Amino acid sequence: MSLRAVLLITLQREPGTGYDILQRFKAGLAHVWQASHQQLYRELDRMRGDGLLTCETVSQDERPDRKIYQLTEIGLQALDAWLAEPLAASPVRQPLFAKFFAWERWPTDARREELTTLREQLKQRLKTYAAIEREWFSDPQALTPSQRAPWHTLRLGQRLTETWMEWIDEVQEEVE
Amino acid sequence: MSLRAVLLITLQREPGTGYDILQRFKAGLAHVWQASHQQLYRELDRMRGDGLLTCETVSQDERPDRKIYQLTEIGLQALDAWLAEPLAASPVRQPLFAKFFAWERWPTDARREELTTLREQLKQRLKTYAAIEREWFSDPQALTPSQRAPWHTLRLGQRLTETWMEWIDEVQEEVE
DNA sequence: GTCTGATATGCAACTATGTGCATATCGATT
DNA sequence: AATCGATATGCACATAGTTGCATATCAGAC
Repeated sequence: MSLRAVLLITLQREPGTGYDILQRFKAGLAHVWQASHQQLYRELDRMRGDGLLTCETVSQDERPDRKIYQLTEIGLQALDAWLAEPLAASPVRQPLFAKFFAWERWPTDARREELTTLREQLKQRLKTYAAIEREWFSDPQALTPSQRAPWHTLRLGQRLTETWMEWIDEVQEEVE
Repeated sequence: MSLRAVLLITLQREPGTGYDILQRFKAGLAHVWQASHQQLYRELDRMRGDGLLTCETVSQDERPDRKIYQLTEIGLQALDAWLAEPLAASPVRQPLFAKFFAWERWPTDARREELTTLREQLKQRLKTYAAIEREWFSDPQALTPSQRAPWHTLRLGQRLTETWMEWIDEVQEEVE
């Protein structure tokens, strides 16, 4: 259900194609949601079938057609209903933690490799977040409340990522 | 796949029934993994079918039978293979963040309710984690390396939860 | 000239997880 | 006497997400 809600929100802010939304998932929404193109196109088509979206096909010379989606009145109502309803608590699932419970069977090389790789991924994630900050929130004090709200989410994304990285450093230092 | 791995790890540490594992998910593994009893029993049966586990049925007077699972040699090999293989990067999915991108359509009451409820859930989670700490890790300095490894995961679970709570406080204070 | 990556969309099969319902007993509460 | 929570297990159906494959063009690198 949450993918639907994310699509309603981003299309309400600005109509666009599946491909456009994929770009948003890689850029401005990188700290919010990610989905494969297969899942995305399928979901957009279903939402159109359910009357939440309308679709306008735009032909391009020498390129595939673009299918631009936007919200219908029903889509807007569905969005408002989702906003009014509290989210279900998300279950904790940390597969990496499980490996720490099998410490003696976890080869040292594999462990070092795993933690180092994860740390690099987190560092890359922070770079992506920094790019979002530069592009959208370069002057936080100047933002309106509704612009400042997404900025807060980016800040939390950064802090959670930093918390992970600091922890990896501590663990690595202790066991090396 | 990760549920399987978690089951291999916990059953390798100590054989037990599906119900036992459910209790572990609520207690000592609360910061690692959660699953419904339906999913759990089904997965245990499949793992037995795949030769990863053996099952010994123990009859009890006036109670349902207990089916005690433990790892086979194949199960142990599967665990070692999983430990050696790095985890795939997990996609970012934060449905709550999405609501912040629809700030103006998100009713104030619903927002306050949602953040307050989430904060209470996180506080409850910290209590659960504190109980784990008391039960298993009351003296971190006295732990062996393989006991200390799970302790590290609990510390990260705590810090991530605290980071979330601090953020909620900041957001609530700014918008109230 | 061929390969790679960007643009643009999708189907089909599979796996993982969630939801609703079902069964049976015990002890404690109302 | 009836209901509730703990003990103990499961089936069936539905939804969410992953993986493999497919199509078509253009620009730029090698």
